Amino acid sequence: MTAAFYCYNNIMPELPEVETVKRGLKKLIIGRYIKSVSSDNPKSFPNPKSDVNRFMAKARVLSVNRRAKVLLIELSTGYSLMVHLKMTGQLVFIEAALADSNRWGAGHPNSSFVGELPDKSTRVIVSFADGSVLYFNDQRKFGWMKLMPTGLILEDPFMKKVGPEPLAASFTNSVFIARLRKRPRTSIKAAILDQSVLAGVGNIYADESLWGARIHPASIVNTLGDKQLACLRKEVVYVLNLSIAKGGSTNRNYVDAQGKKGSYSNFAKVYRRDGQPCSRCGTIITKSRVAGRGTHSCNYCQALAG
DNA sequence: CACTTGACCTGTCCGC
DNA sequence: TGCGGACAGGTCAAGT
Repeated sequence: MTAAFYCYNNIMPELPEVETVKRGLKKLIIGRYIKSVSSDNPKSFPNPKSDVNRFMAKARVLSVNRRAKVLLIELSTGYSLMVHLKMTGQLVFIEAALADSNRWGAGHPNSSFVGELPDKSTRVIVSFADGSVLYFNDQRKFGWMKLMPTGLILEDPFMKKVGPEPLAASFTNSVFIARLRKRPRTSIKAAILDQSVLAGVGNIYADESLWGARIHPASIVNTLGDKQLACLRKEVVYVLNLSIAKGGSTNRNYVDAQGKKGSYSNFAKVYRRDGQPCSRCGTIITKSRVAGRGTHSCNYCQALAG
């Protein structure tokens, strides 16, 4: 056992961050037996205690998967734990050896968490039979986890409507373009943030991929040609893969507990770079509001279409 | 239907 | 120093 614990502290979990959490959890919790679960916030974990007792306590973890930004932790009881981190959700896994002295964080290469758990943001505590613990921390309480029969996951309203996985081979130009063409009069940024158009893109990678494709975020979809949209598809795939390769924008390299500086800032081209020169043309990057979100763009090389 | 806006939360930051 | 307001952003309900 090399790592005693891992903290996946996502500032803004989008597809690459959730994928990173999934890969980490796969190594850490598959095969472990759950002993007990505690939660004091019904919004964070709405299932009644009877569900927990029947379908989670004493269950073994079979697999960890991801669909869109949702984590799917399959249990041996025929139920799965669905987890959505929303904006501030974190999953912190602590090995048994450290679960006694619950102070950790400083100095560990995989850690961005410095402090003690549980803390005031702890919403759910999953204790394993071997003494290890998984904490679900979520400052803003937007995130949730819930137990659901594994066979009924696809009946979940969100799972029913969510669009294709952008990193799947089946996510072709024609699939992407056909879905965008159903949203002709909205901005391209609103369209790619829409989870029913495609899964997993959030505010960061929307801005980044639009910069890559030289498309202004406020461009109306029906003013964009197929060639531009095909280019955007390529850029979406590129930035998502790049981010996954870097471990997401999880703050592996944080030095301060507030953690404003994740490794993502090293490769972002526009996100939170307002006031800085565009790396392509030198024009100062600006911040505006598109689709109700803070939006970063270079208004020279991302010309507004239409 | 297509599309937009506000609500859900808490913590931080900025201007006065 | 305190205080109000803007902001952060994923998703959904309610609105045009």
